[in-house]
Amino acid sequence: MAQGEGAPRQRVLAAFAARHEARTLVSTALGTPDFDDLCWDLYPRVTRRYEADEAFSARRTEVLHAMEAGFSPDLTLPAAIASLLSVPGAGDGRPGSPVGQEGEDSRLSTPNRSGGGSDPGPRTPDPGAVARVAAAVAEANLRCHLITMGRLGVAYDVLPHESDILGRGFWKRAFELLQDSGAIRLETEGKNAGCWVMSLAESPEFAGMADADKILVRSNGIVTYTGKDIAYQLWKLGLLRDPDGTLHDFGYRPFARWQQAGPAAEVRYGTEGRELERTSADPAERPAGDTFGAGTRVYNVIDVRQSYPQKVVKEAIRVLGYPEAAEASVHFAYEMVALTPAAVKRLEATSGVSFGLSDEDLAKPFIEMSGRRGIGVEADALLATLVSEAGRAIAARQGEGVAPAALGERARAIAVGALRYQMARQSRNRVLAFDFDEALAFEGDTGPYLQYSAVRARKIFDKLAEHGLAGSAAEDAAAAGGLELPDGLWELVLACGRTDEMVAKAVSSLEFSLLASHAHDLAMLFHKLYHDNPVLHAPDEATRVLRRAVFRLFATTITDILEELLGIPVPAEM
RNA sequence: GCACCGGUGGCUCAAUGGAUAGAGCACCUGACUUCGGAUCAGGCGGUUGGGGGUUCGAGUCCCUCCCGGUGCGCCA
Repeated sequence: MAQGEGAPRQRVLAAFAARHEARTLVSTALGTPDFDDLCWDLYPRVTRRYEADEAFSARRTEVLHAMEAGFSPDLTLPAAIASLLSVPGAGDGRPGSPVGQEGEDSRLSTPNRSGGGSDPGPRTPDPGAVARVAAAVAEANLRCHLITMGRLGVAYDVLPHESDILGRGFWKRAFELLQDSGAIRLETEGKNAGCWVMSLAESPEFAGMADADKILVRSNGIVTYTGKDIAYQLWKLGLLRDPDGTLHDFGYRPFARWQQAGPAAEVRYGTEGRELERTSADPAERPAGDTFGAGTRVYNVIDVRQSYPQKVVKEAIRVLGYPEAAEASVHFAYEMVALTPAAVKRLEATSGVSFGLSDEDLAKPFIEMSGRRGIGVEADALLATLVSEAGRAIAARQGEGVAPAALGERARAIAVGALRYQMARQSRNRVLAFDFDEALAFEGDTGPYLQYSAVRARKIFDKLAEHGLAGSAAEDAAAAGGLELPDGLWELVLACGRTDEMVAKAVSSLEFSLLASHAHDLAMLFHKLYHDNPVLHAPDEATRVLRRAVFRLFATTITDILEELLGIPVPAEM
């Protein structure tokens, strides 16, 4: 598409507008290049040009300012694009420009791989229009993100927008509260002259710091991210009130609807089902029935590298006079996911692009991902590979007789199980060095091992039902009550009985690897017993009832842990 | 420099202060004509980074040193 006349930038803008209008900017199909893939490809190229081209770099500042300033709510995307297109010579049209042409592609266009020229073209003509386009780009990426997470069975209730924290006056009120409490002061001299800072010197948490002052408002009057985060945290805790007690809240507007068939099933976006809200700056817009914010306990699930700003936020809540709320503000920190050097080399080999890493970098135990440098694994691409590998494994075991629809669903379940278990099995404060071979493993200590145990257990009951021997939980309990359990079976019962305790421990320690490892323990015990404890072909009725009772307990326990707690779907067959 | 997190078999990871430090991968040897072999049984491989201390008992707690990572923006 977009093979019309005109300079590259004009073609891209026109194509963007057309596809936005046709609602084809974002795809719901796994494995096809999508809008976020395009951005992923473009980001490192644009970054390289920033580094190589000072004049081009200046444009970034202009665009960021335009985005900060925002745009009129009346400005539609077509109008914004029309405004940008009307600027004479809005594209430089030379082959060296960062966005070039390479023919048909399912995306907007394929970026040119060659480096850039030095003329950045005309200055940003219409900041409002630029901000409007930026908002559309952000929303398209957000929708891609939602679909990706939906594939993993993750749904959302509300999407708070940072711009609305300012737009709704949250920061304005938080700033007043901070001033009234004496928590911040305006610096009149020194390197922070003209800034509003929060002093952390008196807090033991920050003792020993070279500079114990955190700037919340810059000398140019613009609030920092941490400042906005304090206002946001006050809203989360229901502490953002006017002097008359009126609670501050966002406006809310429907963003999408979604459905999910079961606890670990894929989340699908469409026109039916539960509503996903986004915030708005207009308090007159109210959600249908849900309320948000004003929590008694707040978990901020953020990378461990945000520990320092998160501490500042917590400290701000405390000095504002809410020590209990500060204690109820929990930073659920997790270590980063990085790449093994082998994974990096594989990515370079696959993409044909060199990341330009030094030998020193490649000698490290892991390499940090970087969107700017294009170093990373795209979740959808990984999932697509997992699905195809799982499908292949199913076909190898079951022959070609599996209906394509059933095979697709089972392969998805196995792929999601493999991915989610790999993420869950490791404690959260250890760097997860991503390795392709490990991620694609389906045997051993993996998600599919756990899924297989659940599938196998259920198969026992399918077979029993065929012979009219399925029984019921109540019958088993009654019959097994007076019988003595052999050690192995008893061990499995005990382990199942420890589940509540393990859940409580996982919650109190915020360590969900405990659940993963508990599930693995259960599956391992079951698999060991499976061979020597046939149920259908049990030597006598009493033995059969005993085994049936224990395996029934296992089947329900493992399925609950996998689907309800770990979000790992249990497929019908594998 | 200060702060936080890691250091456990060749590799990737477990282990509320408590039993002989457990799993998986890799390597080697095996397994039911029966509910599915993505499984199971067995073997090989560890002075838990070094040193000191507390304790009846330390991978785990304290001190110290070494190695690796991250954070300490008028970025978000």
